Amino acid sequence: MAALKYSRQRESIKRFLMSRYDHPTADTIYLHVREEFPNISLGTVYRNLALLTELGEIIKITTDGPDRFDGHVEPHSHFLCRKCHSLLDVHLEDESFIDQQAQKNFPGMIDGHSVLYYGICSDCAK
Amino acid sequence: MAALKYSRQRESIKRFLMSRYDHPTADTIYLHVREEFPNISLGTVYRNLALLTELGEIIKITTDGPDRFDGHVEPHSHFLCRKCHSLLDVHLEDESFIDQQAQKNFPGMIDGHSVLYYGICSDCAK
DNA sequence: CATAATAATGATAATGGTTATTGTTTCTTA
DNA sequence: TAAGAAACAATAACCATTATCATTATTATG
Repeated sequence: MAALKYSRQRESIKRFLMSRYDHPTADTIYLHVREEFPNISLGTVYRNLALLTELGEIIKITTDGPDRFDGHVEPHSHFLCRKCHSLLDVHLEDESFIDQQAQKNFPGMIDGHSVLYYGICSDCAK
Repeated sequence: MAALKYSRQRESIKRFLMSRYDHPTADTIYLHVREEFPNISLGTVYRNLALLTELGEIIKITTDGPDRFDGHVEPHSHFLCRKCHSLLDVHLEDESFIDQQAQKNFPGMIDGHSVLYYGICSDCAK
């Protein structure tokens, strides 16, 4: 049943995401990986992004507009600049604290969260 | 320039959202409002949802799948059940605390956030 | 090593949610 | 009550994403 096979394209996508901290879209990833694999198709990029997300090797960030991807899976949050729309990392001292606080007033079982902060990034604030 | 004009359709959309706590999609809203306005078009629903969101009278919640809408704008968070995909309200004791914590380690200016919790709702846990 | 089995690919069509366009209708105000 | 403008219904267009399918690459096996 669906034994995973190695693919150079997938490897390349993963490597690219690990090298980046700007949370590129599928299209940006496509344009980059195409330098190494000129014939790669956008469908292959999407397919592998979905697969890697399912495997927990990358994170998919859903916002307004196209999804963005993060090759760094340690728990952290994100910030979206209202001006330049860049998506930046935010590191909280204790990510699990958020879940604990919410759990106090919520009857279901909370096992995770995703936070998106909004504001003006330091570059745009200048 | 763009003086806002009253519309019964918009009124009805707003009224419906205020009466609900289940964060319906544009399509669900469309199906409901159609009972009152059988000729309303889906485009009108989208147009008014965008307008109301811009005015701050409702909140747009972007997740995987179609956007969902909330007629209650007091600060609160949301919970998405991994099983039944219902979207529920979560009320934190202090919503602004999250911003303050993040601001400690972030150089830009944070002026808001949206949190989406994940887990199993109390109904599905049974 | 050769070959069979099957997962992954590239090319492309299809989908689904959302936005834009256009001609008509409904509000507003003067 | 008539002119001007915003909102409408109908529908086409758009864009991100997913599905299809014939071919190629990777892995398992004899």
